[in-house]
Amino acid sequence: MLLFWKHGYESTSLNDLTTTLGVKPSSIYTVFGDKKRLFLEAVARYTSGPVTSESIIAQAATARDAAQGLLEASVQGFTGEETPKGCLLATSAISCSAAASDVQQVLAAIRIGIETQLKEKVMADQQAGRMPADSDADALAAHILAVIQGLSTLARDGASREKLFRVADMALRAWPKTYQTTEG
Amino acid sequence: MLLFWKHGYESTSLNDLTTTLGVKPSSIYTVFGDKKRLFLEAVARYTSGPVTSESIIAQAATARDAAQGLLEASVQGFTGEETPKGCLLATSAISCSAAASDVQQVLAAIRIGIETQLKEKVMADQQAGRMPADSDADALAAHILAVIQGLSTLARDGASREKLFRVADMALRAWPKTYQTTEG
DNA sequence: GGTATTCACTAGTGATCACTACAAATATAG
DNA sequence: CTATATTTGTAGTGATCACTAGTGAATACC
Repeated sequence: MLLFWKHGYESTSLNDLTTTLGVKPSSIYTVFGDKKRLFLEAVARYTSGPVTSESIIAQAATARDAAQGLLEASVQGFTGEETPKGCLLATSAISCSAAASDVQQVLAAIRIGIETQLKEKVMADQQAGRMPADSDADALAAHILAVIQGLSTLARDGASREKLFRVADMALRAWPKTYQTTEG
Repeated sequence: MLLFWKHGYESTSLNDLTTTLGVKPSSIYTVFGDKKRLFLEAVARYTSGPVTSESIIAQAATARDAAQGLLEASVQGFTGEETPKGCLLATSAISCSAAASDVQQVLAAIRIGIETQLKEKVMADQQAGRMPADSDADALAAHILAVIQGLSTLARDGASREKLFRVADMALRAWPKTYQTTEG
């Protein structure tokens, strides 16, 4: 997973994987079938940690809290000391050959799924009167996702964790006023 | 350039280039030397259009106008009908093998250069009294650049130009109040 | 203990990678 | 028109790509 995270799907060769894992190619193929399934397994492990995007959004009291939680978790995850900089979902299959377009689409679907969940959280807040009804839920969610993708690149380019936190804080300033209601 | 834009640096093979250009490998190597220099030439052409990031920032009256100009030009450029979706600088060398780390650093330097120019534009506005002196110039510039990187991914994932414009508008809401002064 | 199954390794598959020696073709110079 | 220089196509370089057939050892089962 760390190799795919660092170098991406296509630029991680079987030779890299076998030497790092200390196994021979045949072992990988008897267990995973092919490189694509191994990568998807790595993606599954990446997206299934103790805290996931889904859990952050689900457990947040408001859409704003969800956005803030996603941003802060991203900053933490993208600037870990023992992991590659940036986001595996944002970097590992952005530009690849036509042969890997299906892998590309899998990651795109994950990204769009998170964006949709956040958008629905915003719409729920709007219907509950916690957010202005005229705010653009679609753009709000997409902006947060865009910033997260951008944070990944900033982290790759060497930005510090502290700087990324300030960028995340800046992004949240675009968020409309949120009203707390006593009942959902 | 379009091939590198679409598939990235490493995933664009010499065979792709020769068949598309209608020339033989030897021609490319006598003119450009190697694949890396050809790619850097493509990057140079990409960044040297009629309107560049530098010209947008330089010609903007305020830092806010510069940020808005960069965002809108990005949306236009990332969703062209006759060009690949997204940004060549943001996509073509995000994840690559260790052999291409120097190419990666060249693009990172370009991104950081734009960010620095925008940051200096903000600081100039602050010194001229057009922006609050306590606003975080570093985070403001980095946020805009992050959104631009994110717009590239959103465009790749199929978002419409109209949606990206709304995201860009959303990002600008994080910008502090700007005061117009009669003299710089 | 004998048999069957799984296991990982050795060794190599054809395909493709970036790249190049060499010769034919073309353009330029005198 | 001849001679030189430049460019282009032909054909192929070793290296690496993802991937696999077949062997030998270890384990599981009865």
